[in-house]
Amino acid sequence: MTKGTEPPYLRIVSAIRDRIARGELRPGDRVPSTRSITREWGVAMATATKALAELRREGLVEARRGAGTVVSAPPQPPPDRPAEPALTLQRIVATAVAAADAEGTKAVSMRRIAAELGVGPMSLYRHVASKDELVREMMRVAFLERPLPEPGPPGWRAKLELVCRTQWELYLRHPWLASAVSMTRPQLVPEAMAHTEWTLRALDGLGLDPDEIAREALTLPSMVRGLALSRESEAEAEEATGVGAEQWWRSLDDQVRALYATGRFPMLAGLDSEIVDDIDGLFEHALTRNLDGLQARLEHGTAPARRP
Amino acid sequence: MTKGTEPPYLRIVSAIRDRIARGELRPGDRVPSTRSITREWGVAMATATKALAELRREGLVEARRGAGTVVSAPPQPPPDRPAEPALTLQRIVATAVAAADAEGTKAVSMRRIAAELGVGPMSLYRHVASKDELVREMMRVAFLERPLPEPGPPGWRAKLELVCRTQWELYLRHPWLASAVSMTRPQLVPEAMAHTEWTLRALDGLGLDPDEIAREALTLPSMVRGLALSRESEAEAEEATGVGAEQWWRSLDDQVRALYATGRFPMLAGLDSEIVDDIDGLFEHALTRNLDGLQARLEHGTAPARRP
DNA sequence: ACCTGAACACCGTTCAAGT
DNA sequence: ACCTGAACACCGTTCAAGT
Repeated sequence: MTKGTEPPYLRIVSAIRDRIARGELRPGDRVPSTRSITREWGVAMATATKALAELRREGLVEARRGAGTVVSAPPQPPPDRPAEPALTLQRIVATAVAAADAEGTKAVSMRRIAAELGVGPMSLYRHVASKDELVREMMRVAFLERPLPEPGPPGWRAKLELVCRTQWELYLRHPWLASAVSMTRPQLVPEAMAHTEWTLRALDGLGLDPDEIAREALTLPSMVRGLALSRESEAEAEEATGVGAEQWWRSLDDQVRALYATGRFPMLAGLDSEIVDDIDGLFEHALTRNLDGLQARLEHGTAPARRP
Repeated sequence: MTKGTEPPYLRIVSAIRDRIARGELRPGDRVPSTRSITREWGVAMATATKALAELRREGLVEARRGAGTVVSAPPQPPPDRPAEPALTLQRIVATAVAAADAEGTKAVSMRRIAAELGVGPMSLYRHVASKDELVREMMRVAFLERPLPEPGPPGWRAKLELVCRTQWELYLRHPWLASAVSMTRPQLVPEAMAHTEWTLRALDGLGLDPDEIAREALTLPSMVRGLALSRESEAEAEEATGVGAEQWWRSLDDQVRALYATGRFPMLAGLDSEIVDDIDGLFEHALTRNLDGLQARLEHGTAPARRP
């Protein structure tokens, strides 16, 4: 029997654990949210959050982006699959990509990936010289997912839109990729170099001199990345505080409201949050501006007259 | 007397240590580079690198960006300054900013900053709730360094150029700032919000609808940041491998050359490295493209006709 | 009550011991 | 020789013991 002094959050933990054990909650099912825990057990938000955190720590449940907290799949039954497949670079990288996709960059640690593969941390180093190299390999497989077509659509504008949108989609699909790219010397990832090469080719023969072509090809992807990074930080913040921590967002809201109330930011306060959150809309806006700028440059042979 | 089995790099370490002790090399003086060590002692590059790394580890010398490796200032003599000034948020943040400016983001750890201030790691938490909050405070003081003028120069173009260039300079001056900004929810740094507010105001009254104004104001700084981040990673890479590790760059060069030799990247191979390295040139290019795009939008009332 | 050292639960990687 | 566990030198932060 449980002692009377058992902390309340542990009571909730065992209750939910029981539901899972009895099969009331099956793998993939949503576990009660923090909000509904506060109602069901009459506890504070902090207690509910702590209970879910404990279940997560035990591996019984996991936060799934956009779907709340769900029951985890039970650990692989080893009898079924007779021998572990050999440890290969491919398997390591795939495991790392899956972890990063689901939980962000900070989920990729040598020790964690090794544990997930059932080997000691040092075994990874037979296939990869360092964590940096692992990240580089992750980038390679990501870029390989969406090869650029050859020769691509006709016209420079369609071509540039295509590379940029391809990169944008890669960044959205892999919320760790943008920061990985900006932390790595591109020269070390041939698949990223291929994008630059493709872009340089798209800009060739338009009458721009080589310097301008180079600057264009280096500048455009950096804009895409910049925007993708803003999105990544949002996602990481959500992940870090756990899906159920509405509390945290509430307090953030309060802070922001307080700041707006000072009257220092009248324009910001009037901003439509739908526009701010429409990240694809922001991307298309930025892309249009850049390509319109280039188009003006191509039409006038020089920048349009300054008329402030 | 030293044993005959003493590793060669330690011989070099003691030699340089002696020169410092005798006052031949004074604080701020440049210590021999790896290159000149290989010549002077007739050792391999790896040995020279290791020797400098050891001296760095001992705190006798430090890598100074662009100036090679120099002799460190001796530790503060405590008798001179009678009592440590009280630990304040200001002192903590200033120490953190200095560390990050000199050695990049990863130099900022709670434990390191605490040690530098001569207190236990936990003492910082009396002034700051978490490392994230410390970073946020660092951002605040950085942004405060360059306040935006009121009302600013006449004309939207001059105004937008001013905010962008101001941010750009801040990013160059503080090579940790761009990644900090992209990792933080901007709503938590009032000084960053002030920049957005200023930008929104610069775009007001030009006949753009509020949605477009919002997108413009959010999109432009993200482009600046994207470019700044590319530069940061360069700087970090240089820092990480130590100023003297020409060896590493050489091997990188070799890899790149090998890749180019495959013929997969003819355009990239022809790129002028002066253009690639001229980061300010890239920035001005991107800024021009964006503002030209906006200008075209303002002049035509809509995007210029597509003519691919 | 205020302050902070010990401890916990992590890192990436070196090194040397095991086979 | 190949492989990898133990160990090192770090992290940020919780917790409880000290004042």
